[in-house]
Amino acid sequence: MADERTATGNGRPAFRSITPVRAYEGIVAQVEEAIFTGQLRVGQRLPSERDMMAQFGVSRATVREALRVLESNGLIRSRHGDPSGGAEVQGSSSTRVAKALTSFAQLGQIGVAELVEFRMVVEGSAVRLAAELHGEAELAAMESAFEEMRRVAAGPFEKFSDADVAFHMSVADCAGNRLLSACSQFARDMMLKLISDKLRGAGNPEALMQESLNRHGAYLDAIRLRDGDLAEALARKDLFDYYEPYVTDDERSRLRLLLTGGSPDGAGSPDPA
Amino acid sequence: MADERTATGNGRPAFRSITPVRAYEGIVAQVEEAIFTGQLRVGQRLPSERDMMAQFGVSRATVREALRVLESNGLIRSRHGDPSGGAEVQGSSSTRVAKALTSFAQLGQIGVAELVEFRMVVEGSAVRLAAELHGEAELAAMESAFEEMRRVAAGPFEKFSDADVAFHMSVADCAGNRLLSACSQFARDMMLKLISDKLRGAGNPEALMQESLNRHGAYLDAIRLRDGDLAEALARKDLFDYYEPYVTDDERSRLRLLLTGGSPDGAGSPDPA
DNA sequence: TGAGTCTACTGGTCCGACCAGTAAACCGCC
DNA sequence: GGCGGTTTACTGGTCGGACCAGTAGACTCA
Repeated sequence: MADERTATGNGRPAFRSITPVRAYEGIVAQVEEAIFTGQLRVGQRLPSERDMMAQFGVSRATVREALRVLESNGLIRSRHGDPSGGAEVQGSSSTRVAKALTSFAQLGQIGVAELVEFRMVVEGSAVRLAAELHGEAELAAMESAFEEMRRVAAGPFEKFSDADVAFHMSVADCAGNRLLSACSQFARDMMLKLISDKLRGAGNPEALMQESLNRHGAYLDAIRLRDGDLAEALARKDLFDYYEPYVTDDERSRLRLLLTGGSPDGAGSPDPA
Repeated sequence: MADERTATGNGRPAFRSITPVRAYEGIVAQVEEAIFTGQLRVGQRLPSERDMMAQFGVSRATVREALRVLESNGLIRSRHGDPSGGAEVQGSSSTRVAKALTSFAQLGQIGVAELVEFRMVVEGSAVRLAAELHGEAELAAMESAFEEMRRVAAGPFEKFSDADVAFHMSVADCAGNRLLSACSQFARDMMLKLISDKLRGAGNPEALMQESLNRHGAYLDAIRLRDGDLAEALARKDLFDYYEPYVTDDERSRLRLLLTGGSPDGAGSPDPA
């Protein structure tokens, strides 16, 4: 396929380092291409392992290694004993993106500050877009998610946290950019993993929940008014204030750089009710 | 380990759906945990396949399926014939993130507009941070990357494109947020994939390169002046102007929402030389 | 001393076998 | 005729053993 040499222009051929290609990689590549080009659509079935073994001219072990890789990449899913054919082609899902980012973050020892910064950027922009672009249905979805938060604010913190996540997700979805959605979903989940224990230990969860309610209500108002600047500024400020206790002084001043526009005086927490 | 039932509070036990656990998944989980918790560090070796087979009490095929998954996730790498032990634990790398995002984008049929939007958000913020936070060494790196762009501006478009990518990467690195770096790297690569053919066909590459030089020079100036607002605005505007021909009218007006702050009049292309 | 060979590992691939899950086809009962 | 259980023909999951091929250190001999 691709030629092994690269012209350098000085007459001498430049050779690229090669990596021995393993058989299963060829299978993965072929199946991936078929999926990406649309030859294989969501819901369609691959041949059974024994059929693929014949079609590719390799052993079943090799076919299975390829299938495991494809499955771990979220492209297919196979079910033990399913008589209706081989593995099923899966649709696009953000969970793989989230998984990849999570493992990247864990391996790189990415801390709270870096994560908050990322989240301020991504989620802030999502909120801006949501504010400027929402239709009636989307606004209704966000409002009902917010109502749910208020409803469970009296109960245990876990429920409230779930409702909070759902609210943010409804906002991100409303923004209509799936890449931003996926990234902000990751950032939220990762954040919970990092500091859930600290949060649980924090005193006075009721006050925390009430403050959170106020803040979210404030920027839901900004969204209603289609004020993107304000909504983004409020969203970033909220994140900053909320996670500020968990970062060092240096990190804090760095995060402050992202607190601009909209309301530079530092938005408070006007009561939404 | 985890109990199979969940209390509902109403006295009736609520059962969760279960998925049969495959043997290789247990191995993957154990190795992943060892890596994430630091018991296995970068550069260390896993036992050989035959050893793992004994340690886990499974067949070699099962061990290999686990290793293939771990390898595809970028956590380990194995070399045929390497006598110094089993697979080697790999360091954190953004390529896996980029791969996941790429496959997500391809599967979801994410188009140029959505990608440009994402890139405007991510890269814009990176440029802002780079402007506000750079030290001397980082500035030197960005400037030399820019010099390289200017140097190859006379040559073929591919070289220029490479230099352009290198410049953006130096800026992203300078921002010091690895999540933003990884995302912007993905967005650039994906963009190239999507429209490289169209770009190649575009008339007058010399003019294109010259304009690109001017624009990049302009926001490198803003970075020098530590003017984060201006740098971000210029970066977003550049992206918008550059890719604007490839999106529909609706998408264009949507993208315009992200063109705020800094220089609302729409920064031109002041000559950096 | 140096070049070549040997050796003891490593991963890559294959084969054949058996177990286990699934759902449709089948059959006998009421 | 309709309903249960059983059979059946697939599916994937796992196993053990085999052989080839790559690697690098140990070893040999000119």
